[in-house]
Order: sequence, then structure tokens, then C-alpha cells
Amino acid sequence: MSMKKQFRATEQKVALYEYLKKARSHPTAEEIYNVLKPSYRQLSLATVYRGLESLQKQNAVLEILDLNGKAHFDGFVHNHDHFFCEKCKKIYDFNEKSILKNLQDIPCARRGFKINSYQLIFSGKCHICRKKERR
Amino acid sequence: MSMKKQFRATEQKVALYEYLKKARSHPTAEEIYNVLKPSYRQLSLATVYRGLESLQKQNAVLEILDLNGKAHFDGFVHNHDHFFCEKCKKIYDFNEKSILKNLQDIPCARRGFKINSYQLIFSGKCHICRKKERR
DNA sequence: GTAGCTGCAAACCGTTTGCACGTGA
DNA sequence: TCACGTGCAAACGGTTTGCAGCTAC
Repeated sequence: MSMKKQFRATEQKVALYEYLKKARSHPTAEEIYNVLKPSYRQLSLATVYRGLESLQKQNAVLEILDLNGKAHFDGFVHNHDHFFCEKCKKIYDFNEKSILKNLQDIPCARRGFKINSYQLIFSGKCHICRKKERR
Repeated sequence: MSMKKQFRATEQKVALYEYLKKARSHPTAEEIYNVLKPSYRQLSLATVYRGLESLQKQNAVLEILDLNGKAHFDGFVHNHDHFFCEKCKKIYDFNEKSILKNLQDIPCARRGFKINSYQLIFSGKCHICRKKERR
């Protein structure tokens, strides 16, 4: 029989979670590591990755792959889309609610496919990089 | 002045292109390599990657990142969406034309963002894997 | 007490690169 | 001719893993 795994609220995982909740910047694991390292001097990158994996399984955090295949993390877990800047490689929230509203309506069931989720990521140039270019 | 790079139709690149045009299976670079290797005994994986990069620049081929960050390639370059099977890791075409029709209509310009492209990938279980499970 | 978590270092693996040689236009 | 492409092997970089010790519950 399948016993559900118990997640533990360790100091490190709480710190990860709290940072992601307030940072709306979609950081990578390494960026998070660099921010938290000064406060948690023993912290290791592997722990960041494992903590993020654990938080994901609890649906507390979302993983987004950018168009280079690099993982970013988002503390805002409601269904929304993203924008990836090809220049500065930052990820932005594109909206509060995904522009794909009715997932059920999408005509896919006829092929026998079961959709669990989707990722919609726009790619281009962000307002900051465009402004810099115009100089 | 910026001279445009000339692309050459070498034997290897033609083989890559022709394989992708008929294989509707969204193979990875390694899968393509394994298929072509018997016919091109000197072929190296690096050449496959470089050839695919070159074909992409000519808009002859499309790169799709699956939800594990792995690159797959598609010889069908018109704007369409994909489906990624979480079980067998295969990528399928989801439709002939993307369900996002009017890219211009998306209210993004107000933020000063410039959209060049987007990737919409559904994730779930494909019909083959679902069938297998039901046994 | 014990399942789950941590830090460290090493391994992993898909992809890219440097180099010397080859080849298409 | 010579810019572009190739094969090989080594490097890269983000992520994962094995292990011994630690900690939340």
C-alpha cells in the first residue's frame, strides 16, 4: 500500500518558500542560493534544488522552464502565463490568469489524450531591454 | 557592414532535413543521430547539433523544449502547439494551427513588451500510455 | 525512534566548443 | 579560392545523486 510522504518544514525550506512568496522575479535555483547563502552559511545548492522539488510536490511552488531549458521558480502558483526576455533572460508574469481559460473545452479528448497541465511562454524583448536599445 | 551568412547544402544537412520532413515524431538530436549513423558512418553528434542549428536559422526546422528541458526537433514549421507525454516523454503535434490565433490582439504592448514568438506545450498522458495502463 | 532532510563532493547528461582537416559554391 | 562545414575529444553548466550525519515530528 502506498504511504504518503510526510514533508517537513525545515528552516531551509521555510526560507525558500518565504523568499519565493515575496520575490516576484522568477529566480533560478542559483539566484535563490546566492540570496539566502549569507543568512544560512551552511546552505548548499543541492539543498535548494531538493527543497524546491519538495515544495513543488506540495504545490507550493511552480517550476517554469525558460526557452534555454533553464529552470526558474515561481511562488505564485495560480494558472498564469509567462514572458521570457531573450536579451536579459528574465522571466516575467504575463498576466494574472492564463489567456487559456477553458482547458476542458480544448478538443483533445477525442484523441484519447489526457491533459494535466500546460505551459505557455511568450518570448521577445522586455520593456527594460527595449528602452536601453533606443538610446 | 553585415554580410549575411551563406548556408551550404551539405550531404549531412540534407539528410537531417529530409529525415525531419518525413518523421513526424519530434526526435531529439540523439535519436536523429542514431537513425542516420548507419548511412553516414562518419557522422558525429556535434554535426547533428550544428546542422540543426543551421536549419533553424533558415527557418527550415523548429526546436521544441520538452518539460524536462530537452530539445526535440520538428520539420513542420508552421505555427502549432505540442503535447508532451509525461510517461513516454514523446512529443506530439497538438493541432495543425495554434489555438492562439491573433498574436497581435494579445494585450501586451501596453507594458512595452515585444513578443517575437511563443511556445505552448500541453502536458499529460498520451493515448498509447493510457491504453497500456488500463490493462 | 525514525523518516525525512542536509552538506559536501562527485557524477550525470544534454549540449557546445576548439582545433585541424575537408568540401561545396 | 576560401568561407563554411565536419569529426573528434574535451569542456561546459545546470541538475542530480551517494553518503554519512542531523533534525523535525
